[in-house]
Amino acid sequence: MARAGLTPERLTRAGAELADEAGFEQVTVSAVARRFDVKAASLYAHVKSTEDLRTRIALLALEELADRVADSIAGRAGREALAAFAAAYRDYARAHPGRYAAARYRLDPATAAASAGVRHAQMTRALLRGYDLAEPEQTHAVRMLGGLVHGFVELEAAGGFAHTAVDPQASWDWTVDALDAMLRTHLS
Amino acid sequence: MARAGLTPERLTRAGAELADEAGFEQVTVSAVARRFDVKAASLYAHVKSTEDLRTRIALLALEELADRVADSIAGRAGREALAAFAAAYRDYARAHPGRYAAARYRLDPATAAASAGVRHAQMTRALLRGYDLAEPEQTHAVRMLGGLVHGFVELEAAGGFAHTAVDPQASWDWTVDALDAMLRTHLS
DNA sequence: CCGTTTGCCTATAGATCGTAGGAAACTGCA
DNA sequence: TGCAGTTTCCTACGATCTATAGGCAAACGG
Repeated sequence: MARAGLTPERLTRAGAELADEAGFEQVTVSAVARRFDVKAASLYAHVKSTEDLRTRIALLALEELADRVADSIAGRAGREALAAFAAAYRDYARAHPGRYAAARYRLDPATAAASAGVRHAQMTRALLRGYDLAEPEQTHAVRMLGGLVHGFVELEAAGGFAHTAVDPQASWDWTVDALDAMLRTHLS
Repeated sequence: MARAGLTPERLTRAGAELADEAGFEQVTVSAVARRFDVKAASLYAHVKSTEDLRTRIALLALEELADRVADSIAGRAGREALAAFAAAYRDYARAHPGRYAAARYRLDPATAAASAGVRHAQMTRALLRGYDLAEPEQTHAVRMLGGLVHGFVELEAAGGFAHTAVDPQASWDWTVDALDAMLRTHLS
């Protein structure tokens, strides 16, 4: 019986691929075991449970996404940075829907605090420094920006824009534009 | 063996309650059967499958939510209508997190077209008529508004705002304010 | 080359979904 | 009242999944 070479990392990557192909909720120990042509029980030596597996995928996705966002905003400022920031999230969600869903997986507070989620928050704040908002307005803006990007991306992914013929990309550009204008002028 | 009086409607309502208490993903045929102190197999005379059950809950939630939104914007216009519209979604999500999640359940296109989801789209458009935007800007604004409200609500529900001491309500008010200002001024 | 460790196996228990067919409880009509 | 006919819930079942326990063989180290 040749060994399949299972490791937590390989299982996590395989799970992430499966998530992108079939949806994050389809990621189970059994399904990943099938990918390796191995019995499900064998995986329990490497991951504790299905929840553990999903958590690892979530952490991977948060990390990948943070890396992409960091790349996209490096060297940019203001409106250009905002557009690049938003595009990084949207592009990732479109290229890797399962991983994007994984990144929204509910983590327990300790795990979340040690995750790349922290970098996301930091980058969002860094981006908004270009619009010099004082506290608590900066926090308001962080929440609004996070909600807007996530909400738009999710509605688009869920097919919520399919009923109207208007190009989603145009709506996205308009939204980023509007947001930039709003942040520059609305300094209440 | 006294009859439990199962009907699709009662199962749907019980499922909705269960969703609010334990999360939408916990809603299964077995779990609802336990609520009625009945064997799981008995439910299959009333609902076709777990997916059918969840779809019914989603339709119920969309309906309830549309009713609330309709109530909240009736007789209001402009900024006031916008605030009431947004509050209706947020309040519903906070009072009924499981049903709100159900309202986001992916429906097949035919079911979605016959659902109260259509009313949501119509009401969003009606709301934005107060800001006289031409097409395609109105569609852009519909998508932005939908994404913003949903994204904010979801991030809040997921506990994403717990790290900062700023009151979420204040962020919400600020966001609605900013959105109103943006829609009034950004008439590109 | 042999002992130890590691990796994947089989076996098992419990839970879930969904189907099939049976029996008890209602219904309505004589 | 009595008795079909229908409805409602049941038991029984097979399939799939989670998770644990213990076995056997491959890889590795001396």
